[in-house]
Amino acid sequence: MDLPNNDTRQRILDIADQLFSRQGYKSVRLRDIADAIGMKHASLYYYAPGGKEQLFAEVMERNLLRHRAGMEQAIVDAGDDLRAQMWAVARWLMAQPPLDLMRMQFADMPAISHERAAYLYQLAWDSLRLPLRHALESAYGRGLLGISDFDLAAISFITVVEGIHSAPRSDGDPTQDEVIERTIDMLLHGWLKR
Amino acid sequence: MDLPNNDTRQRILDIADQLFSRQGYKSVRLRDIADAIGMKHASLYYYAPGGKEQLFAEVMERNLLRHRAGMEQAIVDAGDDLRAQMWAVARWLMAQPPLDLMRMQFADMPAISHERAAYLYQLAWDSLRLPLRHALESAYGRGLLGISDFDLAAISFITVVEGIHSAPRSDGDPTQDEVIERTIDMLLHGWLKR
DNA sequence: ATTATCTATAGATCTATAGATAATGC
DNA sequence: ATTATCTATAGATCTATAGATAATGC
Repeated sequence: MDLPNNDTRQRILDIADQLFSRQGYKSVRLRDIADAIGMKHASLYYYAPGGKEQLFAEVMERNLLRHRAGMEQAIVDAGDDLRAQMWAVARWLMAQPPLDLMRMQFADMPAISHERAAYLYQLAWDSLRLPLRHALESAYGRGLLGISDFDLAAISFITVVEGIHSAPRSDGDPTQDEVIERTIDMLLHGWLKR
Repeated sequence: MDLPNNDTRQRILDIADQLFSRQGYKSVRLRDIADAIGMKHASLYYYAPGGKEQLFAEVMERNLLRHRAGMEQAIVDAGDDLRAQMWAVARWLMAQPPLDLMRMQFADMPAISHERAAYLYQLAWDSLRLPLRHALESAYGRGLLGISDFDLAAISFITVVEGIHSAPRSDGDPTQDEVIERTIDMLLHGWLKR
């Protein structure tokens, strides 16, 4: 009685990822996932016998590991230039379902088992922090940076870029790429005139 | 049959504010609010006959109007210096229950009536954006700034400062005030060496 | 015989309402 | 008589399980 590991299961994980990442644990009902697949919600238990909490934990772990790998790869592909690396990370993040660290900590984590919560939150913190942190350490080594708190900088960047997901967009507004560009410039050069 | 507007009602609104702001609409049960007050949850309907959604809307409106007024006052009290204004806003925010714009948009707003959602989200955006935006416009007028997208800068600042609420704090870590200071320096001067 | 679904329903939880009760104020 | 609670419960919703059914593979 192994878990089926086929196409349907992957589709379920993908949809669950999009819904859980965007809305959080409590806001997503198993029905929402099943509806999006075109299934009755009871059928989800065939692919996820552990139920909602186990599905959430599995999906979020996969999501976070993907974030770490995706950002690391984006940085490698971007070459040695910090600006290009930030650009690549931002573009990669914007192609993912939005992640909300604050909601994870204050809403999702208290709703699941303490053990799972501790593991997931640490994983989130590391996965989102370390790729850019390493890029920043490297840039610092090349003498480019005036800051030294790389964790703060890395998490701030992720947070601000994720926030672009939720900015209201009306007609005259800049495109998403323009917002990314301005965000990067703002962080690299600062608010004060040089 | 008017709404009672006494001490108990204010205590309910205050507790509801803390819980809803931090955890969002779906994660907070009426029971959580009642328990925190020391009441049976059915008794909440005496003070909030409109039920959960109306209570949420009322509480969040109050919260956002307070944010606008609190930040504007903090800026006035800080005088003309932009750095001092940022510091005052950050300190004020850290004394409030954490707010999460992304969660509001992607989880809370879809769970309430469209009309209430549209009003509340616009109010959130304006309340959080405008106080700092005006401070930045003024600093720009004094020739201090190298940026011109004040909305982006204002919202980025709010987002990053709110994020400090959820940063894991262990023993050797910097204090919250130190994190605020580094955040302000980082945004004012930028990552790159000057 | 196994795999992948479905229908039906139990059980838990949450919001909301009805109606009783005790304390207070005229 | 009004105010501020409580208990009890209805009704809705959500997770989870049981068992039936149809299709596929030996």
